[in-house]
Amino acid sequence: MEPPAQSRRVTIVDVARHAQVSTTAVSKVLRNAYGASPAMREKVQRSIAELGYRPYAAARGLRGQTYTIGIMLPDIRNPFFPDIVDGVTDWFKDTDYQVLLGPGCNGEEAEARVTEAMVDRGMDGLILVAPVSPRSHLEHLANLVPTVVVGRHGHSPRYDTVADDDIAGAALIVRHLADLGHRRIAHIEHLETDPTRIAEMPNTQRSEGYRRAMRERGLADETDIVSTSYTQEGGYLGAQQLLARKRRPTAIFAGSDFVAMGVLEALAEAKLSVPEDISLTGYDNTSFAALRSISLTSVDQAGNDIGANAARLLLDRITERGRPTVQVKLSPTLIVRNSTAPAAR
Amino acid sequence: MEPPAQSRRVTIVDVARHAQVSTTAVSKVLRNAYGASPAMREKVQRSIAELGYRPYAAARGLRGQTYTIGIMLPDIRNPFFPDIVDGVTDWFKDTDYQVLLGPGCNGEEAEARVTEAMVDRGMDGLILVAPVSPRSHLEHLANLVPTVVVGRHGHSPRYDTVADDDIAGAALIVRHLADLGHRRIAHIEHLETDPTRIAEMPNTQRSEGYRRAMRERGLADETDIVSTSYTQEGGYLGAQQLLARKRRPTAIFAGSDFVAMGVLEALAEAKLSVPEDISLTGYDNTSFAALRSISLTSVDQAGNDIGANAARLLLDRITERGRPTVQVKLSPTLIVRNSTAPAAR
DNA sequence: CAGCTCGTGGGAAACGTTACCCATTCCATG
DNA sequence: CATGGAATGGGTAACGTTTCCCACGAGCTG
Repeated sequence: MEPPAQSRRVTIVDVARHAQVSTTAVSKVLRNAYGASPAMREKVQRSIAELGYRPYAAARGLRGQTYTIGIMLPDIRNPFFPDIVDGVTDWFKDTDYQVLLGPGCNGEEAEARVTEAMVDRGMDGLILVAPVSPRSHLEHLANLVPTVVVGRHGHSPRYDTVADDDIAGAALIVRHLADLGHRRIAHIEHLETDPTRIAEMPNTQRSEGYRRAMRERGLADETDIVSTSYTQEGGYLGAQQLLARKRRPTAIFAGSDFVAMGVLEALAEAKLSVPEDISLTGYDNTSFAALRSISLTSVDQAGNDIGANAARLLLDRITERGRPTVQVKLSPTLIVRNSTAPAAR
Repeated sequence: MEPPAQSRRVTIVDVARHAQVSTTAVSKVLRNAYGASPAMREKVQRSIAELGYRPYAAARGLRGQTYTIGIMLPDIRNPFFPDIVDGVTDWFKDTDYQVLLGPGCNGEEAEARVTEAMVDRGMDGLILVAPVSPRSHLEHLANLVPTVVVGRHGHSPRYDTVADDDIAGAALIVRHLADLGHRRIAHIEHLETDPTRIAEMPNTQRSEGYRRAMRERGLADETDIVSTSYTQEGGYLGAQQLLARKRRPTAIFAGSDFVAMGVLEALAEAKLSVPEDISLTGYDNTSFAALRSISLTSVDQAGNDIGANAARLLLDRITERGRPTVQVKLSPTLIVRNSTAPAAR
């Protein structure tokens, strides 16, 4: 019943012996490096297959690459992030790289722990999704290892960025609601206090986009923002505040789908129905929004494209570390569902 | 504008020089190993802090441990899995271990790719959540590296398992519905065809539990199972089949919350309301179920406990590889919400 | 005081892979 | 036929850490 004495891993040396060549030769074949004849390649490949050899990443790491890419996600629960991850993994699918995710990165401290751990493990590249760390830490990381920052505006000479145009996204919503005849359109935002990153966060961009679009439509006086947080709880509390106004809004633009879920709850408690009494929109087009019984108008960020772009930029930077940084900005699209309707006369 | 010449990492040699001791000594301090006086410990610790030294996991891996735990998740989108992950990461929080997730493991082939990659990276332990690979592959893996399998029944002399009692969970549902006066209780299951794993999968356990509980309540003749899949689509199609019956069920036990979402859709199309016309239950108690506008009666699996148990067993096995394997079975609880109501007379 | 043991510290050889550089062969060129 | 260069293959020293051992001295025991 004892497990068989754990057999030693097949190494490059075993392959070399089996194929009757040097370890150098095997290494060259593995990396498609220059200096190996087709005949030798063939011979080595056969030995590799026969022995079932697999390169040991830890050993490779000691000499350079580990062929591992790390993705830091602030929260696996947010259904928007898997799309990004899929975009990244798809891109790396046919390469030797393996993508690994760091879990539980809520908050600056946890974020630092995970990213440090990734550096310690010799990862070849990092994709940081919506990080909350200060810029200085991001740049520190980017100095150590090729890095792409996703979902955060602003640019750095150290890392590439990929983000969706949140200003445009907010405008899509406001225009849609205004076109339906709404004037009192309120917004629930995520309160951002940290001055070092305030301008870079998507949430502040969304509220800025809201403000601009309201102005553009001549609704500047109707601008009404409640600051809570991008959580269900935040939506619930925000909606309660809005419903307590003397002049209630006729439409609410929640900063994220999560927030909209909380708003729905508050509205249900107040016996108000959507969209008859109040129109509601979310942001991120998560799977919640698509549920038929919720059917929330939302903004789609094309998570797959975001991920794919991040992966592309990262691979570029791994190949050519010195190249100037790039900022990719993607355009969101509006998904109209049943939670928005013309304003009551 | 050029990044500063990438500074070399601080190594154990630098620390040794700075503290005026040997590298061996530093290594001992790092691992709390025997053979270092308190005085030396103190001296080395100070140097480590001063230089900001961090051990390089890749190099450690070459000689033994990498202090990395891999979790394989079949699908990040399933809101049930994050609870498990949280349970695991919480357990490892105060240790030197770092948990990393493998993404995109849908299907046997992808699963094998990810697990192989984890082995190649010298991970110290693996937690496989609801794997679909055949037992032989799981045992092969477990031979290479300590492994815990989560959410799959049956036991092996090679790996530990943690699972929720799905038979008991299904019984909770059936009893709840029967107590409400329902007799025609139908079940939508995930069709399992692979004979090698059929008895081990949670889905088959759930339908078995359903059958038994129906018998127990004297409702054997009302047993009505539709086989589709554990997806929203599967729920939609399954519900359509059930609604086409001559004698429609008065309650539907969907095998997972996802399935229930699809059922809701089909019911809405058929202009049937929940729970007035039909009672509906899910399984897994995902965040969907808790949404107020859905409010689905479901079974909670205590994902955190599952994760914590898996972590504990894994750490045990890393410390003592030879010990006999353990099977942990946890008890689910019923969460009653508004989607179930007494059967119409 | 000889012979042990115990506590403390270090030397050096791994671990598996890659990168640098050199050696050999072969062929084309003058 | 001598020379040069390209093509091919290999020797070997790293990379950063751990582990096995050995050395040294102090404090015991008989």
